[in-house]
Amino acid sequence: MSVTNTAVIPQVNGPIPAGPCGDDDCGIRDVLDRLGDRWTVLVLVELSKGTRRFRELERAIPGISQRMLTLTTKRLCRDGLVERTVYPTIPPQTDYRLTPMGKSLADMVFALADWSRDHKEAVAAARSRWDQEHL
Amino acid sequence: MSVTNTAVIPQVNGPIPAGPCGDDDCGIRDVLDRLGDRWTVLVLVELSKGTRRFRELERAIPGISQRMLTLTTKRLCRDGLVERTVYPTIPPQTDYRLTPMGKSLADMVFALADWSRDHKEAVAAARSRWDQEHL
DNA sequence: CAGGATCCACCGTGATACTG
DNA sequence: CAGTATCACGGTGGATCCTG
Repeated sequence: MSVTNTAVIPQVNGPIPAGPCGDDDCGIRDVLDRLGDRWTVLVLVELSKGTRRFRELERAIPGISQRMLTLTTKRLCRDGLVERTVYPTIPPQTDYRLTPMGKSLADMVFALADWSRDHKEAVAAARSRWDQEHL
Repeated sequence: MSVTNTAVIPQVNGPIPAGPCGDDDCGIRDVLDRLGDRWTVLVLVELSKGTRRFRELERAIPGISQRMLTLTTKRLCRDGLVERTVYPTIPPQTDYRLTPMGKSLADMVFALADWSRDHKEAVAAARSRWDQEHL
């Protein structure tokens, strides 16, 4: 769906041939293609705490590279989930903050995080049991 | 976290250095590393409709290869989200069905799908606006 | 400080062939 | 039918250097 803007931002995964959920596209992949990469949720979580500058995000998210932070924020901006405010000062300053839609997505992420916490031990247990049986 | 079972199932993404969400690991990546790949959610959605055989899953999910279906179901089994029942008949038959924990994760996925539907147009609009401005 | 541009390594995925 | 095994490709992300 949507003509890919090959020129500007490197895209993530390609489309899935046909939709599941019966026979219509329930569009779940749209969200997960956005959330599924390595950094998007982390940026989302950090921005849910408030407005952040580029450097602040970089420090708040250990391990992220400048390149990936740029790409991630840019994709979020493109999708209308994050707003960018540039102050043409010297040195330059750029503020990032969630749009209302971005906040609502962040809420979904927190719900997922809750699920993750609630089932962390159960998953770990099942996993070690499986590893035990399949060694 | 968790010693990777290098021998059996190819793993997905590696771990993130340190946790965000303040300074403790909120574990959100655990879920998204599972959901973030190309096929897991589709299998989850299909199995949420009921018990399915291997071939049935393959047909229900257009575009998936045998290899990826095997890998995906195996990972889901390992994590205790899916149960596998093998009938040693000829030809063989294998049933897959969600565990209670798997069902609860599927519910999360449906919540995400709802969000996706609700904001699909807004995202598309923001995207085309962005593409317009950055051509 | 806030990026842009390039090169490169890894691994998730697809295609194909084979097995019990 | 329900997998396993092997090979090859493409994209994501990391590292590094450069700019305004």
